[in-house]
Amino acid sequence: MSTATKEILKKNNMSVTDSRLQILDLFYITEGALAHADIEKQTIDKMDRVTIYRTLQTFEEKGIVHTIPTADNSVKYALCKEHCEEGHHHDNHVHFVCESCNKTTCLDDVLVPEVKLPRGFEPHQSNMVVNGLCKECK
Amino acid sequence: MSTATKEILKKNNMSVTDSRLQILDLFYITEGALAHADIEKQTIDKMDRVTIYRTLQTFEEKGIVHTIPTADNSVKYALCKEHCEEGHHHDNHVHFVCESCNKTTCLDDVLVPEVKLPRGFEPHQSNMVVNGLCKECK
DNA sequence: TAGTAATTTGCAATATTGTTGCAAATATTA
DNA sequence: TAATATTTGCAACAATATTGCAAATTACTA
Repeated sequence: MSTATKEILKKNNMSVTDSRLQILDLFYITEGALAHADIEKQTIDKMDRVTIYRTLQTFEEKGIVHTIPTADNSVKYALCKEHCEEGHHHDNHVHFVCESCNKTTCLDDVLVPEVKLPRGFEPHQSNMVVNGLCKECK
Repeated sequence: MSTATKEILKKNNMSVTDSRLQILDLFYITEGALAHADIEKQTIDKMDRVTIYRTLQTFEEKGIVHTIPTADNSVKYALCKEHCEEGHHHDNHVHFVCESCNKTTCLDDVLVPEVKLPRGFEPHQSNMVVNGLCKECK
């Protein structure tokens, strides 16, 4: 696993460090999105909170993960599966948050539909989050 | 103005207090959504931060305002224009956040479109936020 | 309308979340 | 391997949010 994640870091011109490998691995072995707190808990060797913040920020800038705007206004991150590049995200898919287990899933195949806006509004980007029950919790 | 807002409080079985009238009035004279910080600034007599938190929470529970999940994960509140009841919100409209002036608008006439979810997901509620430029900022 | 009960407010303390500067540690480059 | 660049951890700080409790205010009732 670490071999693959190491490659990802190199491809993005990032220094390969333990913290980054550990966090990136965590994203790969986790179904669904991760919040800062999740990472803090699941990180084995104690890693500084600040390092996690900075790592997530860097990953986001590099197009490795994207943030998810959930209804409860907690910040979650998930791997970008598409061709996101540095500074240019293309994660225009719908996100699903389970009300029961709280797991957040990227519905990669469900694109955010376009909507007609009233006169005067110029749309740049749309986000859509659906809440409900996931397969396991029904 | 206060007469109308007073009626709203009474209709919802809430004690009529200065703080509540003041905050509710603020929602009525304000275009767009308000964040906690906005209220804290615009409140004339100094009102405790805690009171604002508690008032917003109560309003939300009573179906007077709803929260808006913005992409930057800041919490914003806006008046419910429809028939929201205690514990049951029906604010299924699209929200627009201006990237320039940061004003958040309820597009009451634009309903969140339905999307087909993959097998197994049971949707309960959808949220959609569009970012871009508003009339004034284009 | 006065007195009582119920609710709300403000204060203080505390928790949670996120940011910044800087020296030490680590990774990359030559 | 040495020199350079980057990252990490610590400490301090800032912003945001929550809780308990006594005092103040509001609603209720006789």
